[in-house]
Formats: sequence, structure tokens, C-alpha cells
Amino acid sequence: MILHLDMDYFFAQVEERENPRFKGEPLVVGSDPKGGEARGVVSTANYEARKFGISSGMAISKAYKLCPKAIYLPVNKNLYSRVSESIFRIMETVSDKCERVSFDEAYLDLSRVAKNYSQAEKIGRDLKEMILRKEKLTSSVGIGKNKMIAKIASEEDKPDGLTVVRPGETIGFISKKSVRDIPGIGPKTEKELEHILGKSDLKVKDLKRLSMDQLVNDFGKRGADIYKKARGKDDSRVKTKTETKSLGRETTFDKNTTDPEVIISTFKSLSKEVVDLAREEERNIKTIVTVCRFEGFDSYTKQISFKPKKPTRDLVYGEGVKLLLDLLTQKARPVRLLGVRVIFVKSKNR
DNA sequence: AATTCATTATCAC
DNA sequence: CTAACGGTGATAATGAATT
Repeated sequence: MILHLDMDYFFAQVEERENPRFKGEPLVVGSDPKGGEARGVVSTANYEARKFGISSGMAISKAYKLCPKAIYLPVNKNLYSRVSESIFRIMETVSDKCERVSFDEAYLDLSRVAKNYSQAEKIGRDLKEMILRKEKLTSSVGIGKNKMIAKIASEEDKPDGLTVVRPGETIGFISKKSVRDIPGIGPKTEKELEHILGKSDLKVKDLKRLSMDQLVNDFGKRGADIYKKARGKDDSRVKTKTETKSLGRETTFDKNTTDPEVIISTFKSLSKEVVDLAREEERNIKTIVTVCRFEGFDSYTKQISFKPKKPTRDLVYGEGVKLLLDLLTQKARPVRLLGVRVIFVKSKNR
């Protein structure tokens, strides 16, 4: 028995709470639109802004065109992080089997704490109530027999919703949903599935026409996953703690650049950030990856592996620039984005 | 033959 | 007219290089 909780339009809702004058006005949290010239994206928009067609992930320049008079706020990560921590602590009082997915999303395994779905529902209501009381924020909850069902259920009735899907209702619940509602099926996979089935606007029930064999053939491991999910099955566990496997920083320039001074100094500061953060992990690294996106949006990576070493600035910057210079001389084109990432060595015992 | 490395693709939020 | 489009991290596929 799994519960999924998703905060409603989280960043924007927090900003409304901090400044109630924003309520009722279209509000967009994301990068500075700079009069429509900026290259960032929308993080979260409140419902008033969504009426203009603005949504998460959209280019901020497009959002600005759709609604220049909206209130545009920068992403105040520290604030959301504090609120997030408080919400997770509330959730963890209900069950310590809690998986934090992002700032505003988490799963709880209720198998040990609820005898039946009615009890689970009560827990869901209580959770929403506690969060509202403590943080003055609304959330949406879904409960189902596995993580996938719980997640889709939490989307069902937002904002401020609570949906319980009992095991017997599972198939009926998902069959009419779009294939895009299945976590793990993104735009590319949807397109490919449409091509295979010769039909657009695919529903979950349509997927049942595809055999396990065919799906595995076409999509590998993910195909097997799709086969099961189309039948309401998902045996992934709620995982409470996971260790960081990699850590990186990247940045997009305001304008594409060919200036070596700018490129190198930017890379240097990205490297410094990565090293400072990697140090806190107190673990060795085994790979350094540099990323470069050029004018035209095509991206390339170059990486180097070695015997486990401490993440020092000399190492990460030193090896990193070599990789970067390789990419730059190979392409010799204006640069849009630069990034650097380190991959940690797996630590022993778990 | 098995494992690791390098690179790209896809996805989620 | 169309495209516009961040940052962080995970996982998988594939082919080459190593062990």
C-alpha cells in the first residue's frame, strides 16, 4: 500500500504564502525573462498564470509573450528547501519508509501502518491537514497498490485532492489514462509507440496489444517495464536512502560565446563548485565528465576515468579543461552551455 | 568472456 | 513561420577498450 504526495504548484504556492498580495494574480517562478530576451525556463506557474497557457518547463521567453504582465519571481531555492524539509519531517512521522523524490514529492510505504485502504485514506487526509496547519500549503495525495498507481492517483484531483485506488479498481483506473501518464513514458517513447500501433492519442489500454516480446525487442529493459505498467504492475520499492552517484554543475551563457577567456574562466568556476560540493561527500571519484552545448543546441560530452582519487581542484579542473579543449577544437563553434560532472566510486557496505 | 569505459539518448522534476 | 528551451541527476543501450 503506497501513498504519493505532491505539493500543489509548489514554488509558486510558497511565494503566494510569503506574499499574499500575489494571490489571484498570474505568478511565474523561474529565470528572469529580461523583457523576453532570456534563455531560461519556467519552474512553476500558479493556476492564474496557467490560464494564459504557461506551464512548467516552458521557455521563459514564451511565457513572457503569453503574459507579459504576470509577476515573475526568481527561484528561491533556500526558501523552498526549508519548507520541503519541514514537509518531509511531517511525512516521516507517519512512516519512516519515506522516499523523497524532489523538493515537493515523496512516497510513503503504508503497508506496515495501515490495515486497509480506508485507514490509508485517513492517513492521507491527516497528512494533508498537518501540512496545511504547519506550512499553510495544500497538497495532493494518491494511494494505490504500488508507486505507479499512487503517483497517477495523486494527479487525479489536484489541486488539494486525495484519490484512493483500491486494488480491484486499478485496471479500470488506468486503462483510460494517456500513455504519457505512465511514469517512464516520455515524448520520445510516446511517439515511437504511436508509430508502432499506427494510432495517436494512445491510451494505456491500447498498450495491451503489444506482447512482452515485441516491447522488449523495441525498448529493451524499459519495454518489459511498459508491459507490466500497462497492466497496473510495478514492483519497485520505496527506497529511503540512496547515495549520490554523480554531481555536476552547468551553465548556459546569456549569449553564445567563442571567447576563450570567458569559456575558461567559466569552466574554472564550475569546477570549483563541483569540487567544493564533492568534498562534502568525503568519497573518491573515478570519472570526470565535461559537457558542451553549441549554437544549434547539439551537445557533446567527453569523459576520463582513472583509479579512485580525491576530488581536488587540480584534478577536476586540470583533467576537465583537457577534455573541454578537445571538444572545442574538434567543433570550433560558438558555445551555448558548459558543464562539468564527477562520478563517485561506489562506497562499500551498501 | 566479463567488466569497464566512453558516448549518446531518454526521462523526471 | 517556427522555434523559442535550465539545471541536476538517474538509468539504459551500444560499441570499444581492458582485464
